[in-house]
Amino acid sequence: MSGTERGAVMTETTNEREAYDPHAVQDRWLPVWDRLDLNRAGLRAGAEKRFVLDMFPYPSGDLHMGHAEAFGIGDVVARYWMRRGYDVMHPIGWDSFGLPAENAAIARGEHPAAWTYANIDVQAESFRRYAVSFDWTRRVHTSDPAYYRWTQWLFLRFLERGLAYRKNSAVNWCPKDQTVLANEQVVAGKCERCGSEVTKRELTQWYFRITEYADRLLDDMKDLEGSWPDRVLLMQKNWIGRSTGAHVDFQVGSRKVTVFTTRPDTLYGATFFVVAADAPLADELCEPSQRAAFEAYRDEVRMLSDIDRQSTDRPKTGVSLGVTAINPLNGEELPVFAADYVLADYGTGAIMAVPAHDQRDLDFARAFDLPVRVVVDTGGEDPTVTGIATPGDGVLVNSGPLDGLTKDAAIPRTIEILQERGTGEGAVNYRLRDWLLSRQRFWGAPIPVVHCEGCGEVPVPDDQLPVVLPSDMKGADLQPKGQSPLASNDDWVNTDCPTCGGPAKRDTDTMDTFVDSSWYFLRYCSPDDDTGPFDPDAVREWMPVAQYVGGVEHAILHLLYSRFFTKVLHDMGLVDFTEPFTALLNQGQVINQGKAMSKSLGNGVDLGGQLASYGVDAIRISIVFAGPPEDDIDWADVSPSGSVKWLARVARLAADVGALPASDARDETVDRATARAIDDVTRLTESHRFNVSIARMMELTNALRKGVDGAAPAAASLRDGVSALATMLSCYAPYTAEEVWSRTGHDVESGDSVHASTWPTADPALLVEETVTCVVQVAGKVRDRLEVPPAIDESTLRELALASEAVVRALNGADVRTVIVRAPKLVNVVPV
RNA sequence: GCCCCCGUCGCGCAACCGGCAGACGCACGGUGCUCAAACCACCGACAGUGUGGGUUCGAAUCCCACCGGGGGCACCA
Repeated sequence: MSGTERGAVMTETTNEREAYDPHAVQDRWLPVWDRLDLNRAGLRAGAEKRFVLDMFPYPSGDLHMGHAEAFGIGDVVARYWMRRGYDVMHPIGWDSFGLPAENAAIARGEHPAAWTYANIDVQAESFRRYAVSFDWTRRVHTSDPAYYRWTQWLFLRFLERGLAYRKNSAVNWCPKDQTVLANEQVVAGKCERCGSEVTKRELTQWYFRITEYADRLLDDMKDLEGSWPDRVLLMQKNWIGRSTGAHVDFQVGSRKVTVFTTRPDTLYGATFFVVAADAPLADELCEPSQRAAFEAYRDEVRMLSDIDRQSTDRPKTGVSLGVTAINPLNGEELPVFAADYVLADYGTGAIMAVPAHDQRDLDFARAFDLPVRVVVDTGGEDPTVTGIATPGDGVLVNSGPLDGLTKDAAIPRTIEILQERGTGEGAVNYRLRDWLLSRQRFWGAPIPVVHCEGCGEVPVPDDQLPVVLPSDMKGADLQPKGQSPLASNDDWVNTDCPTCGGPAKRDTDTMDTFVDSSWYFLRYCSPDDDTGPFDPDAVREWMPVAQYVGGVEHAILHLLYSRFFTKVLHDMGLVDFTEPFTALLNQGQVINQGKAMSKSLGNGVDLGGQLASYGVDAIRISIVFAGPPEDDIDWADVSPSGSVKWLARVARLAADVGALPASDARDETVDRATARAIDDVTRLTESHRFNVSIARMMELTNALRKGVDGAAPAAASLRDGVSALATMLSCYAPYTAEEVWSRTGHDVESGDSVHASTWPTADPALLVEETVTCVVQVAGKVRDRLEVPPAIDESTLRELALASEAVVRALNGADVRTVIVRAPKLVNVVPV
């Protein structure tokens, strides 16, 4: 709105011109932007391409404060790079398969797609109004057949390479959701999603062989150091849990039992042998005489929840299996026990127990009165006496050929001996398990495999993809029954075997939604490609992602899986990089009154309400100004009205500067303030110090205000200052920035939008101060300040400082020992 | 239990390599504008950096210990 247009309505032209109504500003510019279509990727010929990615949302309802923060931050990065002239791809899509849609469908008697796509529409419109700089032409939804066709296609490639396989084993089962869970989805013994206590079930399930990539997932983390948060790397490292040691074969009766140990050097100190009570091995080794006792113990163990089992300070329990294991080095016979402190699914489920040097083994030995033999002299006190094991370094004793070696020398030596005898070898063991990917639920990508009595497991041929979910199942049809709802749909299940043409049944499980999200970033590069999951040329142009933005909650799951997928695709020759995300930014949470927002606490802050009260820009500014992006924001500490005030100040400033009579008048103070702000905001935005960037822009606003209100406002300097401010602000407060741009004479409707403007540059000459304040200290205390030229040389400055009256007074006649000169900022006179 | 991060005005946060503790905002006090207020503009006060020690000419910044807060891992052989 221009002052002259409305001037007739009110006599107070100035007030009207200065008015700032955030909602009016939004309504004014949003349709113009839609028309100008400013965020399309791939249109800047010759410009370097950059891919900015926000973790795509799950369509669970409308956007909330968490989305506002994450996407607000991602948008600053995307818009900043656009202003800097990069060809930026900033896409959006939806992780739209998953359980909530299914539960909603059951509750409402409809198909999951209805709820899913209705929510997506709501979120998409909210994103549009929130003014995120998405390229809307690249939308993907993982629940679209055009998308999951390629999820299935990728599954088949994994299958061909032996990276997808089916096996029967005890798996995590969520009794509430009626489905299996991956290890990564079990947190402290509970379902990550619904919090139910997870139980175990013996089932045949599909797995991805992620363990085959364990070393590379670990080793390649060195490429991410510095550009990923340390704690994410640490969490992945812990999760993969690589330990090096040896496999050692023990003879138990007629069979060979292998254990994994990280301390083969302590083999002579083994005094007993333990098998996980719930491992099949324990059952197989058990002597008839011990059978009753063993089974009673095992049943007891099975009754325990994982949580109880994992509490560290439980007394050790176990039962003898009535057999002995023969130590391959010294032929000693060790009693074999079943116990629950040994885990069935780590290592081989059996251990050699060295009580002197392992606390857990020592605890067990003391409970069962078993011998303790020290084989490493660590200088520590005797574990037999103290009850404290000595796991440290030292010299080997009581160990035959190993005596006298240090631990570090004894480990390879032991492995050598074992190898010579054919009873063991060096080994690496991981905590990481293969990724269980099948789910007994409906709303996911069907596993594209057919089971034929004659031919067995038959992959669905590529040209028959996608295997589409039936559209006629709704409401009660989807009720969880312990097997996939798809199993009860005969029309869907019964099919012809692609190999022999005979009757066959489709696999009724669907894929974990983490499979969908492990490659969505690739799909954005060529979202409509119907010849493959992605166009390798497009991927070469855009990938890897230059900046990924999302929450830490995905530190392990999504990020590890995506890294795995990328490495597999690299090995297949489909991509030429091995890490998908060059840089990662984990934004903090928005909390309220010290606690995470939750329905049960009733402390939720409604994003829609906040936007209605303060407008989009004020909320975006409030979020980034509240603190460093990775810190949590307590909404109780945030003042959105303060942000509105500043934005209104900026808008008013623009109107006042726009109304100045045109002139070439310049003001060095204003020019210097502008240059300094540009320099700082550039550096700060670059390093994600968004809160400080805003502070610098506020400072510039204050300086420009002074300039306008001064006796002789310098129109040219002020216009340049406001123009620079508008462009910088465009990354943070897109609507207000456009309003400012428009108020200073830009014809936005014709395409001269601030969002098409170029990031300002600071004149280096203006960054050099004419004089700097030099602090003069005596014995470290500030006694005087001198205004000196920045290029002053040390000896001149020293003379000036020593001549200072204040310094002479402070010295009070004392002799000077040294003078430290750091020209031009500081002189420290040190008296004797 | 082990590992990592963080403690700066009343609050949220700044301070490049060790060099004037305070940029910015909120809240607070005052002045102007106003019949009055809101808005707005201007001015202002307020901490010596969790505690104790050390290194240094000089420490919020580096080192050690402790206290407080947050996070990760946790019978992984």
